Amino acid sequence: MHAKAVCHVLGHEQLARLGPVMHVRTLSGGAVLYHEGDRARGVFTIRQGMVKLYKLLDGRCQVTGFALPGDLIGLAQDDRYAHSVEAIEGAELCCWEQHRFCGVLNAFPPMKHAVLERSLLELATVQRQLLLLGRKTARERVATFLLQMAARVCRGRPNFIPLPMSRTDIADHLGLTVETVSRTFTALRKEGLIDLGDRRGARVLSFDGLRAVAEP
Amino acid sequence: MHAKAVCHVLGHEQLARLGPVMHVRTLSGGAVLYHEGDRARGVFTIRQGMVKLYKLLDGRCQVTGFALPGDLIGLAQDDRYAHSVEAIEGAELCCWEQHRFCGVLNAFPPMKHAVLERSLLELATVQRQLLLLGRKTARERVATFLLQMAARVCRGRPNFIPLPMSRTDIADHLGLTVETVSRTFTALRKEGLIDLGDRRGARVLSFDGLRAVAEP
DNA sequence: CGAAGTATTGATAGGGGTCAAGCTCGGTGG
DNA sequence: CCACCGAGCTTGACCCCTATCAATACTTCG
Repeated sequence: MHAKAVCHVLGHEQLARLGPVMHVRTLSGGAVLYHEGDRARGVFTIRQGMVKLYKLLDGRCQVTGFALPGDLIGLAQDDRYAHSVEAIEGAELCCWEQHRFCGVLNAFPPMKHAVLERSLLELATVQRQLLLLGRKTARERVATFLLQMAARVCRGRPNFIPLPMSRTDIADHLGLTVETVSRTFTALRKEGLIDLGDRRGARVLSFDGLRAVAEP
Repeated sequence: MHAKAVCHVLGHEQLARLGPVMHVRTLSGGAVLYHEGDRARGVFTIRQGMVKLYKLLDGRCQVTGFALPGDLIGLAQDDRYAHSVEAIEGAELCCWEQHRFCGVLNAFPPMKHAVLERSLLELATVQRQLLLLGRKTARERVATFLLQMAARVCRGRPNFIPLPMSRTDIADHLGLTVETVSRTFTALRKEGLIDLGDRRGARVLSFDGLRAVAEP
């Protein structure tokens, strides 16, 4: 939940009565916010930038998701974080102390409701990712990924998808290798579906074509 | 949330005042409870048996999970189910009418809290599955699956894992083919890690060995 | 401009998919 | 009771998609 959203639900006067429950923090690119298995002391919302959530297994990495401005991260069921978080580019976060945050949730039912809704949305997203990882080809994965990112971040220029994460991060998100991601990007470019002028972004030339590749 | 758990949180006298919010329903093996995309009218808890949750993509199938007695299914964020549900063996469910269930949640904060906790637990489980599908080998996937099932269902006989689902269901859960699942089971058997006397179950001969295969 | 990290491209190989053939076992009917 | 049948499971042979290994370009930054 974004701080603004929290304020919206609570109202500023109520929030003021709660005292200083939140503070802002900045992360530079590559900085780690917390590690999987750490005791969960804080909950965070993204204000600026992008972070990746990931799990490690003896050298192998699975990026479970990317968090963008407005996203809530760090909620844990068993007071241990279930994944690690690292900033992809400079990021700015709202930090909520864990049980203060829970206190707010308990004090304001609409907040708790909103958090539940978000968790269910997140669940649906992750389950779509299961289908991608379990059953889609490399081409389909990359095309799906581009469409997902387009849906999330393309405010303003509707064709341009910012891709601040590295090719390795994309590969680790899609269950592929860097080489396969790179080759697939090239293939989609040669087919005229995307333009890769900037390396940290892609311009979509045919959403229909991309959709056709993503879900045959 | 299991009906019993609901009763536990609410207390029977409170529940009685709510009127008939719940009824019981049985499904025979292979019966479909609902399809992905259907308008979400009900929420369900499993009383008996096992059901599979799955998503389809032009013939391909991804089983996102198996629900066991006590599990809550059918919560949707956008009033459309995010997956299909089919009974694996005869199953018995508690059915809650969707907005009645939400009414109960709103009336009893501890219930809503419990549902949030469950959703977060579910989220953590699914994210572990992302790591499995994105980064584990067939051997690791099968071994991990066996350990997961052992942790969930082995009350009583600690070594025996009931596997009421078909090999195809297991394959669709692990992002593999039936053949690979079968070959891998055979390999683990020949290595002395499991015994496959019954086809709808497995006896674990070495949990340590299985763990070593699951997470190298 | 040089160095180091990141991305692309090429050549090769292997893990798991595909296709096809037996095997098992529970159910059915003579 | 048992022969038969069919669905599900196992095993084998072969192949393909993607991983791996290696070399080359590009980009960023001191």
